[in-house]
Amino acid sequence: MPEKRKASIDDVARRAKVSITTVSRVINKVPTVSKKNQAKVEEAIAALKYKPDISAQRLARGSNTAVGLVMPGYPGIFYSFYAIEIIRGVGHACEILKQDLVFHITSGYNELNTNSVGGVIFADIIENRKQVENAMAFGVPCMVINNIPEDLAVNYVGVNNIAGGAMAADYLVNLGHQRIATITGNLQTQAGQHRLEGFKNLLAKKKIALPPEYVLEGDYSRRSARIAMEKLLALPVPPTAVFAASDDMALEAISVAMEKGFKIPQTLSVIGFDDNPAAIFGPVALTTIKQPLFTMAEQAVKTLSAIVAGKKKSPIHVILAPQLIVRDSCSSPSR
Amino acid sequence: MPEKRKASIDDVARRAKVSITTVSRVINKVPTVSKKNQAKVEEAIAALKYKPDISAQRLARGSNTAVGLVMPGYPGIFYSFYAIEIIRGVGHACEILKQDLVFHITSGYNELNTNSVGGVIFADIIENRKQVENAMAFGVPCMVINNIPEDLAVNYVGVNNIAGGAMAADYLVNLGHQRIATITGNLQTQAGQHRLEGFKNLLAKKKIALPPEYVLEGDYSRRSARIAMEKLLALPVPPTAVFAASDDMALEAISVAMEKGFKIPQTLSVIGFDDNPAAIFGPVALTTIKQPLFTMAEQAVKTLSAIVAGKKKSPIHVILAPQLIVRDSCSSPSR
DNA sequence: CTGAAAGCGCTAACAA
DNA sequence: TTGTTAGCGCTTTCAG
Repeated sequence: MPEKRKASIDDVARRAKVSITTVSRVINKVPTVSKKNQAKVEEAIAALKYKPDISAQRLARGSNTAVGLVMPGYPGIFYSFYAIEIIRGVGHACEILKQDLVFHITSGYNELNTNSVGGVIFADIIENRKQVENAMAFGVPCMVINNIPEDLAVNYVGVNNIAGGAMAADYLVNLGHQRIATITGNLQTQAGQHRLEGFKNLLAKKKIALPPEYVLEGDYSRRSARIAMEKLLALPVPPTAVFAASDDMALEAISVAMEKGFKIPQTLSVIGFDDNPAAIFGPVALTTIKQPLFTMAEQAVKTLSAIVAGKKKSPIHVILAPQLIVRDSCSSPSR
Repeated sequence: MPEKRKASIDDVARRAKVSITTVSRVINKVPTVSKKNQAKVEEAIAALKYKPDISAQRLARGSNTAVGLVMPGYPGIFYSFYAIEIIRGVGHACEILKQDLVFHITSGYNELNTNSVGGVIFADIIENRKQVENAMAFGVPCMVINNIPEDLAVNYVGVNNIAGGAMAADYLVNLGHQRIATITGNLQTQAGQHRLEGFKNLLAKKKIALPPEYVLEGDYSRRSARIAMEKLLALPVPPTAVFAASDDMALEAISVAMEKGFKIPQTLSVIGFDDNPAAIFGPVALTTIKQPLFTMAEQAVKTLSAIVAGKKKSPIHVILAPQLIVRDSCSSPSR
């Protein structure tokens, strides 16, 4: 309760009877400090509960190592497994690297203050490409996740969603399905587009027809999946398999199908995308395409830090491969 | 790509041919600047794309207005509606107040650097009471959400979970149920404990028996609800109504029950807690106890800001009331 | 209404 | 190994 001013570096120096430089050295773990002084300083720091002032450090150092994370603010994003994994992954990596994480939810076009961070991670870019460009023009290292902006010399770590979509389709086709539908992700996102693209490509290659009513646009949310699924199952010729662009949607699709009396996978196969652990339990373990979201986020932070620290040079591009995880929600079509 | 140094205040001053003080004044909207200079400075700022350096401002001002948000790091928290709403609410409020949000996931007892923020919001305190105490001892304004720490003179905004639990039980009892079970929240959390407490109290008051096998401990996750529900429905005398301490759990409970052939609400009533919008769609609209999470988070930020700015005095205590939302998942028991 | 100058707390040459 | 001394970019008295 005492309104005592926080201890500053010279309080510590005075108590330890050394210069502030020495204190600064022990804070920054510069090795050239005698054991004796080291001990004295540490004692003083502990006694005074001293913590260096980050703003002052930044100012003096002329650099900033905090990581900015900007999340697109479109409705529903926070209810997606995707967003949560990214936040968790980035948060976790920052905790470990002892870096501050400054969080921005970008609702529209508000400028982001790149001044409070050393680098920024964009969790996908949807309508905010301008922000990325601005930040880059400003000399702030940027890293974009889950989006492969080919016409922008920016660092990114992404997943090969085209391959992922194709992988899902391929698996279903090999199982013998001919009537395969898809509930897409938000088609504003590159991931959504790419998964659909890969899916379509593969069906075309295998010469399997894809009637337009078999392509329903979702937005990754359970709700959109429910709506899509109801349409799909009401079709005169319903599909025997469906590829949902997220596990959340796949799970909801399964619920809807079961409510309508379908048996999974006997009368309907469902494959998802994500590898959401929640999809392992439930009535039937979900077959899905795994994308390493958490890893992607962690890697984004580490790479960005390395760049900010000057240990790596931009642009760094990483594209991770998705992976088929076979569980129990798909089988060959009954006939 | 030009590695040009960012423009600083005296670049602006030089270009506008005024002193840096004047520039500082227009940045801070001090009214005593002539229209003419004002315009010149603004022109220069725009031309140079100047943005004030936040660290320097903080240092000079001797204060920091960023808001810290610390989330307990226990497994699963990120998959809860609760966490997401808090993040959204806090994020949203910070966006509006133009305050930086620095985000901490506290995994265990790591100290948090209260130096980079002006105040910190604890999204519940579970095992990290020490952190709160430290921050307070350090003179950093704190605000705890969703927890009413009676032995700590800290600011908080919470929900009356005891009343909420009682409300759910009361509704079920009034409907005529005699065999009422509950799937609790994580009992490490105060919210989990309180909801259970309110629930038990009310049943006791109404003289309705609550056998121990009707109390299953969950952790707010869908998975824990599935496990609990399976046990519940396998009982020789299963309940006719279930109170789940979160909507996610209630939804999963409904799924499990439907898989086992129950009809909701005809043969089993289920009531949740949260008012998660996802629970409106699905096979049956969920009756629930609403808690204003988003509002709570927003209010926490606003109040904290006011305290940091010296406009309000600690401690401020807010307890919001939960509210019964009747939809379709409960009815009188059939007999 | 405007500007000069003194720091804010810390780091980083540069000397010693 | 240690200390001295400039700043880092900005705010804020305090005189003009």
